[in-house]
Amino acid sequence: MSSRTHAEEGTTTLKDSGWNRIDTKFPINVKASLESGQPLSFHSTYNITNGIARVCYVTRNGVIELSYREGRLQDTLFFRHHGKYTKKTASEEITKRFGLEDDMEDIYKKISTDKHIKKAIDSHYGLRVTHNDPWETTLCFVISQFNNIKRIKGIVRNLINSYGMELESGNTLTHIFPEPEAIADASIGDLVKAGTGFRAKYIKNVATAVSNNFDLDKIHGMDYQEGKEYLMEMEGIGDKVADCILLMGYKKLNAFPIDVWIKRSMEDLYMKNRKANISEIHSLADEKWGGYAGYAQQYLFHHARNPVYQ
DNA sequence: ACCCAGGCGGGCG
DNA sequence: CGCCCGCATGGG
Repeated sequence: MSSRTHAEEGTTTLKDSGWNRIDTKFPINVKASLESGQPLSFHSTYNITNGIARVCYVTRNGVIELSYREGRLQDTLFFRHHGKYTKKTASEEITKRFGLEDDMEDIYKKISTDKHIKKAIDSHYGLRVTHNDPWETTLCFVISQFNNIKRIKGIVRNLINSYGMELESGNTLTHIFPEPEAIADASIGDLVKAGTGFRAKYIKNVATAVSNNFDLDKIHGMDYQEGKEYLMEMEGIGDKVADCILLMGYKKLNAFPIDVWIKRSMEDLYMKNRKANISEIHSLADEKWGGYAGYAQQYLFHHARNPVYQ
């Protein structure tokens, strides 16, 4: 009921845009970029038919479809857009979202400090840190706490379907990513029904803050430390979630989110004692990888979860 | 049945 | 401060 209000108002109908092409500066591993627990994968679908991969993701502005030849690395992507996009803005959205302007040569050179991370890079070469919308990223990572990736996707999908504005394209109907106001207007009970559990109060609190006085845009102009302190003023956002938002919502590449996987990896690979606190790990990451620590983190995280034995 | 998941805030020492 | 605990929920 109240959960339907925002979803139904402002339904729009938009025409198919046809396929367009983007050539990447450096080869990208789209699959690894999508499957490494980044916000984009929480609101996208992925499938392969006859050697052609198809990705479909929703944003606050519409829907983007990608198509490309299946394989480890891609040099060319094809896209279609639906909703409030033009060919130009959709192309810009994809370029930014997938980090197509990232100087991978420089990044690999700077983070290849030892055999462990070299192996992670080798195993998942072409993986990008994605650059997502700050609000999308904030909502996704508040949901992520003490949760697993499969269930995070389910919860995000439920919130999109319940609170995201409807978008018609041909005879298919979908919802775009919900605005903070739509989530703020939901009751705690409705948010629990979407599967959010004990996080419902944090989600409501953060959505309310963002739709009132809390200005996510200000963080673009802040440095890492300022942005982190500002984000952590909100109840429901702690050290790890703040780092995730700064890394994947603002592309502050020195952010180094420490979750259970990264903590274990860092302890196993670089700290003989196997028992380190969070601040020790932050210092070590900063010392080893500095401004690109976030890239190192993403490779270590994905490799810890998807080890490749040669 | 038991354990774990891209953690957080509150409370205690 | 740093550490420890409970927390909802669903899948392995």
